[in-house]
Amino acid sequence: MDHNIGWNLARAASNWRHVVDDRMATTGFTQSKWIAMMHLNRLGDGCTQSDLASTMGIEQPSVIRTLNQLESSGFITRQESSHDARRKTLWLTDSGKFQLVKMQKMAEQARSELLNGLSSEQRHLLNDALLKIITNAHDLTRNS
Amino acid sequence: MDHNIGWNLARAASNWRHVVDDRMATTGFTQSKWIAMMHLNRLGDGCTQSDLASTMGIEQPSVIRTLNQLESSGFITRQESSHDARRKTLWLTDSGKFQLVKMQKMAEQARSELLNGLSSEQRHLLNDALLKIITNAHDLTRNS
DNA sequence: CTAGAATAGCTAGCCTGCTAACCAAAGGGG
DNA sequence: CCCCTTTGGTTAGCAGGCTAGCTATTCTAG
Repeated sequence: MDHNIGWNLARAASNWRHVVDDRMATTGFTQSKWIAMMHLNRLGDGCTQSDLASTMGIEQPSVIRTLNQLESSGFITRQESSHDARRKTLWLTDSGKFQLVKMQKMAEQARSELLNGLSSEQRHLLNDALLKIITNAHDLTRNS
Repeated sequence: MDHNIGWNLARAASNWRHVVDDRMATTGFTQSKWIAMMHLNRLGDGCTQSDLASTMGIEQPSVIRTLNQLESSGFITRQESSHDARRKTLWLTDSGKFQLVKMQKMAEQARSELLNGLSSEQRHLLNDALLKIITNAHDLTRNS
């Protein structure tokens, strides 16, 4: 049923988020926080806030609030860039890195359980279809 | 890459929503409003607010705010149930039905474009995988 | 019949996405 | 050199999800 795909897509994403959120709640991290932490880790120390917003696929103002909370909790620090006074670079603290390891294990476990029952090939096909939708959406919004 | 499926799922759902939202914006309806309208239409006249919340997959307080806006805009009306004083039944107005037709066409067109390039079989496999994730998530949250 | 549980709607307030609008700094063409 | 655009960060405030907790009504077990 084509007319349910959009709906099922929204539900699957929402449910996935909910499952992971529930588990992360034991660490005190909300989804926006642990996702930001993981992307920070992947980008590496010293990235900028707009780099982070871009790879997270959200807008700068959305990421700033999260970074403020992470900074005041002592999981990251901000430093002004030496060669561009507009930029601030982001750094994970030791405390942040420690938390990150726990969260990565949790996310890995949740992913495994959520994909339970799907063969390796089914996972590939799912991922390909999702990527196709993402590029379709991207093309549609660029032209508007 | 298994570890990107969750991420791509979230992005695909978010992008899909964004594309449809942009088009619906010309009618003045936000996503929460047009989705509520379509579900109301499917449930038929006289359904209750908790029926609607249930089929929309969201909680009652989330749907109430949307219904307040739809009611004050004149697209739906609420009536108290005659045989259960707790319930309120929901009814689409003529104006609401008129808008609904336009929105259904828009959603249909957007869906067609977002799924462009995916074969009928790929769409079926995608839908099956999404349903599997939804039931997995459901099982995981029920047991917690 | 009556007390407690369940159900329907609602309010308050949190979380995190967004846009609009602003400032400061950097860059580029004349 | 200077103006104008672009870029990075920020604040303010809206949108729509959520939970907690309230009231009123209905159902149910004793």
